[in-house]
Amino acid sequence: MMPVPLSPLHEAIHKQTAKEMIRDKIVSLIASGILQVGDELPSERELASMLMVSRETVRGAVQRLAGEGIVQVSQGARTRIANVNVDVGGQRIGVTNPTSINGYSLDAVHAARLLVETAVVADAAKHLSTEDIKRLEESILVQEQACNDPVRFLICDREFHLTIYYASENRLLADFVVDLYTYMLDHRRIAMGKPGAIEKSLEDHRFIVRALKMRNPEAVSAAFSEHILRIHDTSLAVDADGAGFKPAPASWGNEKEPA
Amino acid sequence: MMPVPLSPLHEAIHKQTAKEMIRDKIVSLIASGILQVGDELPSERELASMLMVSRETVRGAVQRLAGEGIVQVSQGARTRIANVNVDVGGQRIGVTNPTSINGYSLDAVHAARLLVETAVVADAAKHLSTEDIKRLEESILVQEQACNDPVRFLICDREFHLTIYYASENRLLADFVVDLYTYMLDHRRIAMGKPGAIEKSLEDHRFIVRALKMRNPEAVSAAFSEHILRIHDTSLAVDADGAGFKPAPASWGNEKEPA
DNA sequence: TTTAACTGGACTACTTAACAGTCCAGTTGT
DNA sequence: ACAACTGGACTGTTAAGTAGTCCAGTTAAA
Repeated sequence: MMPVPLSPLHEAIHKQTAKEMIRDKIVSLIASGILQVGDELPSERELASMLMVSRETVRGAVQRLAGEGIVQVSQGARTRIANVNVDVGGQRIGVTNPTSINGYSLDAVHAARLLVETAVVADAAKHLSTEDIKRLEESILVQEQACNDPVRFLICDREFHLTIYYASENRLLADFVVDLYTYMLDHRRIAMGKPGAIEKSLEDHRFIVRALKMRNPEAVSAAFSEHILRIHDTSLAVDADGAGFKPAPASWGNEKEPA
Repeated sequence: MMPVPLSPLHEAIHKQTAKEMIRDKIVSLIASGILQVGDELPSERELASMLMVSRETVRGAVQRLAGEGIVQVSQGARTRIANVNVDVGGQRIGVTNPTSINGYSLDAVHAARLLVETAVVADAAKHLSTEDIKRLEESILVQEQACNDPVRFLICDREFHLTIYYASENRLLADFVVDLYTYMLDHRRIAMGKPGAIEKSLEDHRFIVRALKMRNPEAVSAAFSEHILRIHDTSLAVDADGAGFKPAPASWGNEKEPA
């Protein structure tokens, strides 16, 4: 989330060219569902000015993205630039390692969510505005219509969750939770392919909104707790390559590595 | 700790030369108390090889640091390289904004610590090795001797805390807590100047070790909770420019800024 | 239909960061 | 006295990024 750049002196400096940074930025925007299939990128000149780099640099980044098949320069013509492809030739964007996320175990991420997220949403329950709740209810309607489109559903899911998180007054913890949520995106996208997964999530969301409307922090906490545990179950099921469901440990768990 | 690079597209690319990165790395190492006054940096050639950059680049970074007065090239002679200065001409290194840390309010940081740190140390209590506990007890002895030297005490303090944090099996949360702790360092360094502050901390540490030896997670949690609250009190007192102590809110609190 | 404002493609000349290598004078510890 | 270091100071080279220009095609409004 919000790193003190406290890497030890013996660690190599990580240099990155501007091209790479731009490329990665766009990739992460796609991987997180903010940029979706068919979206147009701003023009090269526009990107250059908003990223504070020269146009050639933007060109380089975009051309590399095109080379990787991640964006498409619109067919034939030369106007406009790129259409985002979420998956290209079966290869999905983003790092998807089924048993670890950014070097942390899935269990560790889930344990962290269970601890922090329940606290954050409990606080959010106290501060959610009526407009926020209205937005959440509308979001549910949209989600219902997106039931058959995992990608679209995930985008709604993201907006739904973030609306709640950022209602908390502790922005530090909210940011942290958003990071945890974002880490899970790849896993969730796979899990969403399972039959019934979307409906289950939707059901959880409805339950959460009911608890929020009652402005009952404990109920909201409990609802999220269940929601997270269900997600954990699904993730594990995905890791196990389909079949069986393991029970949720809800405990800690991670490879140790003391200072 | 562990950033999802999810910056919006309209945000400028943050280019940084290798020189700047090396400079910042060293500065942060000083600001966090890992590098202290009088410490020697490795030789230019050594730094170059461990940072995977050319010697010229290291030279540039070090020379800039020397120019800023942050490190000193050893007097007269030309052997060895630099001595770290924690404060230069009264100006201390690192960002010290008394009412916010990295854009987060002090209250938010304390609330986060209260929530996550107590959980992490409770887990740590279950997994601390006997050698770890022995190290902690030795650390207490060193701390007693460092009572009159705030900087030295803080370094011991850091080692003490990190030893406990990383005994937890959830490395994600442990990393998070370490970040929170590190954020506080500047504030703590100021607070440590207050008479009795060091002794109070030391007393807390003794209490924590006792709880750890009993391997009682709840007791450890409670001990840390008190410790954190005391630190919060002291920080607030510092913010108020000396004088009175305010009671610890222990609540959330942060400027809101929804997505 | 004409026209003005866009788009991306392509190319130039220039600046700068970083690299790799060398040589030197002084300091250290054996 | 010696070998093994240190930082200082050069060199030439490579690659990234900048700033500018010109062009051909598209788009939408006049």
